[in-house]
Amino acid sequence: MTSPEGYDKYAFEPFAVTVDLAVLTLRAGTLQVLLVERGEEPYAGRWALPGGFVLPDESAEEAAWRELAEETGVTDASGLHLEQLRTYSEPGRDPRMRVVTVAFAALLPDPPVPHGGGDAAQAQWLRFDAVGPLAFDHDRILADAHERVGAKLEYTCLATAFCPPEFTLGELQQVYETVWGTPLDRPNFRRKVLATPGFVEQVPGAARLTGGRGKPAALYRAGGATALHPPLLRPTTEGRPR
Amino acid sequence: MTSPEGYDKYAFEPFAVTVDLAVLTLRAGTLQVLLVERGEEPYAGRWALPGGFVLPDESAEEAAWRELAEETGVTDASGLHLEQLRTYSEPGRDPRMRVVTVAFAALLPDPPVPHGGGDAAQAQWLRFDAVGPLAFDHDRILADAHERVGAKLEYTCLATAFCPPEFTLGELQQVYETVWGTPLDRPNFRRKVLATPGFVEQVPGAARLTGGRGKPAALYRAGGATALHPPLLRPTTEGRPR
DNA sequence: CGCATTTATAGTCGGCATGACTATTAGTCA
DNA sequence: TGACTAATAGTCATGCCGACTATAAATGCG
Repeated sequence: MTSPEGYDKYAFEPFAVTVDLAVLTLRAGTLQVLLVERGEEPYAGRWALPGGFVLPDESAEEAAWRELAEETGVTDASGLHLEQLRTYSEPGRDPRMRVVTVAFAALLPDPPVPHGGGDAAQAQWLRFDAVGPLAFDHDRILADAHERVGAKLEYTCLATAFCPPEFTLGELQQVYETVWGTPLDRPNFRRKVLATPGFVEQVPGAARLTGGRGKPAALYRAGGATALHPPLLRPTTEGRPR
Repeated sequence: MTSPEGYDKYAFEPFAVTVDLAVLTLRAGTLQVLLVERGEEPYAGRWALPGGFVLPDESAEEAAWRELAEETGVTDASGLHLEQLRTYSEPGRDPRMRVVTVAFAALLPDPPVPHGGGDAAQAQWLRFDAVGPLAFDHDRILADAHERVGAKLEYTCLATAFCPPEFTLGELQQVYETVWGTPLDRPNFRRKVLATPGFVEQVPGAARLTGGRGKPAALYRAGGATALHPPLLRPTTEGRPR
């Protein structure tokens, strides 16, 4: 029996509320996820998404930022992207007790040191496509995060969240190609990005020379825009699912 | 202090977990919301989104379906759309205690009777654009639901969830116009919808005559498709926000 | 009965975004 | 110096989309 108004202290079951983080980055041209190895049952020895309890005086968002800082060691939040994914609440998802988790997806530019403090459970970057079965329902959460990020690349400027402050258009294109798993035509990608006002702005007179072969590329910064109109759709493999 | 693994029974604060529903429908050409009037403090006399506690043995989704049935009186879930919006967890959002709510957006075709059982707190349909300040953070939840639905109309076939099993293209267009608050060009809308395979399929030899003036319109059913490619974008009021 | 009104449906036309492709430039490496 | 590599420039045809005109099929009023 639920009472729509006027809470009775004994009318509800208390739940544990946690946050779980799907932290993604691009390393060496591959999509990678930050994972921790579980030391105890259940799922001992399995990889799991980093996460933890929401404390009494913080929101889920605050808990997520805190956990993100703890696990990655990043100190300043600037340039990071963190967004709520959805909440997972199936009664049996944790065999020990009733745990409701608010999942987040986070995007980091490059590897910001594989780990943070002197914690026992080391967080590690693993290749996204090589993660075995994860603990709990974390496979599902991770898949949802990947799907969400891929979709948001289409109609937002989110891709720059994977890039360092200054980047080349080739690097930006790699973000799309790596997340979507599809090669893109370089001139067309370039044309589209530059034609979208506020997506990127060129750094005057700078070029990346970093040991690369070929013509040095111009450097760009993220512009002020957040949305892409019209969107940059994935190559249509016919009527796409979802 | 949070322990990433091995839960300590006293390491976390228990939360109350609820669901809140933003139930939308189209009545008389306007967007309407299902609301309940609060009888007790806090926010006594104010309108609030229907909702309730998540029970010990159910997921948030199951709780949302249960509440939806309780408040609207609908018996069969077919044709209804219910999707998780996001979770609201700010510590102060309920002055009485720590309540984390998982918000859902639901879409109904037409009015399925304003109410259900013989409950005291009657749920009522109110015009979306005429809702005053709601209780708690429900204004924010409702705004988020509206934004989400508007966005999903662009790239999914969600609009049919507002329509009865058989509908005319004019009615479908009204869904878009009402949710977006923008008039659309009728021939162009028609062309786009019919050109999208699986969006709608014509009911053979049926036409709606219902007291209307003008040429009777052909009837359509929702097709099998769920996604729209390419999307049906809102009229671009210049670089649109979010 | 006829004509204005209303709504659905059909079709046209130009612009622009996009996919596919070619060409040129500017570097590195052997 | 010359292959190789990658960035950038430009071309061209297709197709989608916004704006618009035209026709068809019903109602209702005089």
